[in-house]
Amino acid sequence: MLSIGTLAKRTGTKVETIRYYEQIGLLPEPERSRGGQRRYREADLDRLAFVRHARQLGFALEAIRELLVLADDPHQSCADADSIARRQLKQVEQRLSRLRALQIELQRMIEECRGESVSECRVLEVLRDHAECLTEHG
Amino acid sequence: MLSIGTLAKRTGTKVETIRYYEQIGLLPEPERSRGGQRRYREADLDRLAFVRHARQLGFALEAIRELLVLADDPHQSCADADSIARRQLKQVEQRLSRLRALQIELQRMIEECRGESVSECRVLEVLRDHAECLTEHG
DNA sequence: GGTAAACCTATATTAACTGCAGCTTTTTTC
DNA sequence: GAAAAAAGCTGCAGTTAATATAGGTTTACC
Repeated sequence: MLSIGTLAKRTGTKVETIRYYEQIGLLPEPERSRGGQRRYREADLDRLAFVRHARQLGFALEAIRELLVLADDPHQSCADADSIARRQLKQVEQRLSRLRALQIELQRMIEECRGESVSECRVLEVLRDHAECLTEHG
Repeated sequence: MLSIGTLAKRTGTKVETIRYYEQIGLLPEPERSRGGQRRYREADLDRLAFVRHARQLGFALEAIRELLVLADDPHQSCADADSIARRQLKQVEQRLSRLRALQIELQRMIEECRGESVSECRVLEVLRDHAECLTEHG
């Protein structure tokens, strides 16, 4: 059984954040020691790592909650799972294409810098395009 | 010249958020109409679109501020630009690999769902791995 | 078995927005 | 070209997702 501090260290999360996630119901209430301290198992570590990574990728807690529901019970409703998965996949693919563009531009800048001559920075142009946005928000 | 509402609509941003970005210095103070309303040009649209996309990708406003400094004046200091670009690129690449993993898992779920049988959901496992994290936060 | 590190709850603060109140400007429509 | 509706203004309060702090308890280790 892991203490909250160990869990925190192993996932790169603040102890306070773990308690916060429990409070809002993203993490289940763990067992407690006789003295009342939280005791976690490996599965909690997986769940927390998932939440942290998803957050780093820009998913809102509500979207993460949705994905966790999927993970908790994928049998429940195939139609639901499918629609959630499709929606999330669309988001993921959009993020991927933007990240790739940004990656290429940063690589170009580093390359040019090696030649002592960063002619110009096009990171703006790279993420400027919002053709897809138009379909997203009118 | 664009009104704040037009800018908002064209970038999928709330009007309040645009004013907030101006307040914290991410967007320059725009010109004003005789009556005192904000008037923007196309360049402001690019800048705002960049900020929004970067936010969606999970970059903190401070990281975005850094990228904007790079965009505003890449000549300024090649060493600075290089170190910022390298640091950001590392982040981007980490995000890319996690997003790819999530993409594959969501595709698999949708695929299985089509066969009316989501055997199990492995989104958790997909983002669980935190080998890189260990190097990030001890 | 004592003490330092880690944990507890509860509450306050921060970051990044979001919404509202009360008023002014701009646009539209007759 | 006037009036009414839509959009904008400032200033401030509220929300989300944490993060920090205060004051006290439990656990780990010599």
